[in-house]
Amino acid sequence: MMVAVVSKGGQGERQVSASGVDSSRATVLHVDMDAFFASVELLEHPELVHRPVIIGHEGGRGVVTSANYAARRFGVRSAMPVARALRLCPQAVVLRPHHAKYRDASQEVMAIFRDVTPLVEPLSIDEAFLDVAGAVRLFGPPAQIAAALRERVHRQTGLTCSVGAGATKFIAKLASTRAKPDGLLVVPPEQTLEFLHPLPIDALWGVGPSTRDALLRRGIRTVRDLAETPPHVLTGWIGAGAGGKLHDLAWGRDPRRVHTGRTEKSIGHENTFGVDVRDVDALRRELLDQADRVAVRLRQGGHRARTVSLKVRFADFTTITRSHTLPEATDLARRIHEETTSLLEAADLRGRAVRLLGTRGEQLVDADDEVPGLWSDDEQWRGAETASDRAVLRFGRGAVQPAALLSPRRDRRERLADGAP
DNA sequence: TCTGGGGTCCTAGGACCC
DNA sequence: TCTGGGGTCCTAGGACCC
Repeated sequence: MMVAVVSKGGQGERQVSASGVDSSRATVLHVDMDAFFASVELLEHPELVHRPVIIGHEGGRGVVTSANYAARRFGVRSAMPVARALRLCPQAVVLRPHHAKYRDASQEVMAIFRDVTPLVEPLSIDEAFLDVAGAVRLFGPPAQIAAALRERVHRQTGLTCSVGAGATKFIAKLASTRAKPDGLLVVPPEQTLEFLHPLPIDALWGVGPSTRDALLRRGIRTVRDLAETPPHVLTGWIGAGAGGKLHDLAWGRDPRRVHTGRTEKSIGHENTFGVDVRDVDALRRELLDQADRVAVRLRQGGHRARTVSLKVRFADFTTITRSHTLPEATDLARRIHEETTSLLEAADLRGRAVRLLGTRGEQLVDADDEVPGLWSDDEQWRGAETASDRAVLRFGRGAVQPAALLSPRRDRRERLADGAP
């Protein structure tokens, strides 16, 4: 292979391929922490480092949220039921997760990334894209930046990470996956297709079990097969959106830039009961607790939700969602609970056993918007200083109608309920 | 010992408006 | 009175990711 693999594996950096790779144009890095939750826990349990370690809840319905590589050697994987993981690896140590600890560790490594470049786009708690094009003059070519980054993360936090470098986000992400654990893989732009085409289709971002099976049924096994399938044929199989996108990816085309400042689009909380629940009062109590958690997080983030949604999973794992868009965005637990309980009632459970309940606030708007979201694209509206300025803009001076101002989108049924003509 | 919890994005139909 | 078409919003479901 002509791409450069530099891997660390505990014995210092070694160059696996010495082909003098030019990384200068592989300016997108994808950094992925190795077995993140397990690694953070092991910092406090050094005696367990060489033993199989699983993070998750033992007993009941828990799944593996993270496993170290000693456990993965036994076939243990994320999202696998803990019970099954323990059958594969009975000697594994199971530790319960501590999310606050992982958030702290995440902030520490993200801060290190931002020391390298301000163009950091966190993807999740344990991975991020970095655009290092502007850092090259200061710190050298991307391969050198990535090696220094890996070294610093390890020195400062005791954690290891893997880094992929490529011309696009997608290639960088694939490369980091192939570099794991504790490695670095650079894919120079001119070698993108050579790297990409032999891979199985489910290596592509967005190809999960369902799309994979649909493609396998038609004899598409590798990225090369996908690339050689005409786009219109592909879209006939898997839909216009996915088909076009996958065909582009199969040719290494990915126009997405690294951008900072992603905004949250929804905030939710859900819970799987230890034992399925039929008692409606117990379901309502759970929804109250969830409404409270969601409301607190909305307020902490300075958001309000325009839409409240309820998720119900039954004992047979069928899942329904019900949602309602409010006349006014809210960050109040009482309001959210009102909505979820009435959605629950309308869903007509007929005494079915419920396995999971979830509450989510969607269509988030800034809490300080007077009329959330309605005129967000209107420059004049944005320019208005006060609520009364906005009322004048909306309704004309002297014609302010407080009820209408607060809920201009309410449907007729609700206005009638308020006594409107 | 069947299948967590946090999300994002896409599709598709109907309502509604112009 | 034979019925278009585009745009947006709302809702439900599903695929996918970590």
